[in-house]
Amino acid sequence: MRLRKSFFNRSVHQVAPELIGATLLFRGIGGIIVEVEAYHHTDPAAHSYGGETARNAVMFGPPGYAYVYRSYGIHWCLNFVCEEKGSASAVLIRALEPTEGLAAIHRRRRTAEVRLLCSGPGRLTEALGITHAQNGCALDEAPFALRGRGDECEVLAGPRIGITKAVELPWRYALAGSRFLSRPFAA
DNA sequence: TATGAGATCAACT
DNA sequence: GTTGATCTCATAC
Repeated sequence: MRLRKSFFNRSVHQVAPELIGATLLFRGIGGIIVEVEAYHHTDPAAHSYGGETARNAVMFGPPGYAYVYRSYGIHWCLNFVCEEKGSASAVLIRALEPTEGLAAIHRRRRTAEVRLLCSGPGRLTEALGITHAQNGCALDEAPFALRGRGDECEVLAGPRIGITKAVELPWRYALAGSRFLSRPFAA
């Protein structure tokens, strides 16, 4: 089942867990989403908290688009914009289980460990070749492709990672038992 | 295994 | 000038 923009026109807290198990492809390269985090505009940890700026403008646009930003001056991080236009909510894609284009991924990442190829927001953007150039791209149009998950799968929820504000909110979602998470799940 | 520094940039104070 | 939704490598237990 191909995911369209309308899939994202709902609460981030509904969309985020449903993305677990979905397949993300960028120029035919990618895999199964195993870990995401939800960010809401009322959330102090969200970039959109405190209003629109030049960086987060895409988050304030319509849902179903990619928001890509530079993290720590080094990495790119990929988000999916959710909810109605102006709500400025997004889902951070934190980890994939690579299934397509393994050769290209290995070439970019220069890592032998399959488990480490896409297990982190910075790692997965490097693996797929996603950069600032994809900021504002539609997720249901080339070069992106999104396929919804087929079977039901067990999704865990827990605290988010790598943030200093609102750490306690359990808005991290992951595929139960996956070996490809950026960090193991306690619960 | 665990901790710590360095890389490097754009937003924001 | 400071800080971060991070990752890698080096050095120390």
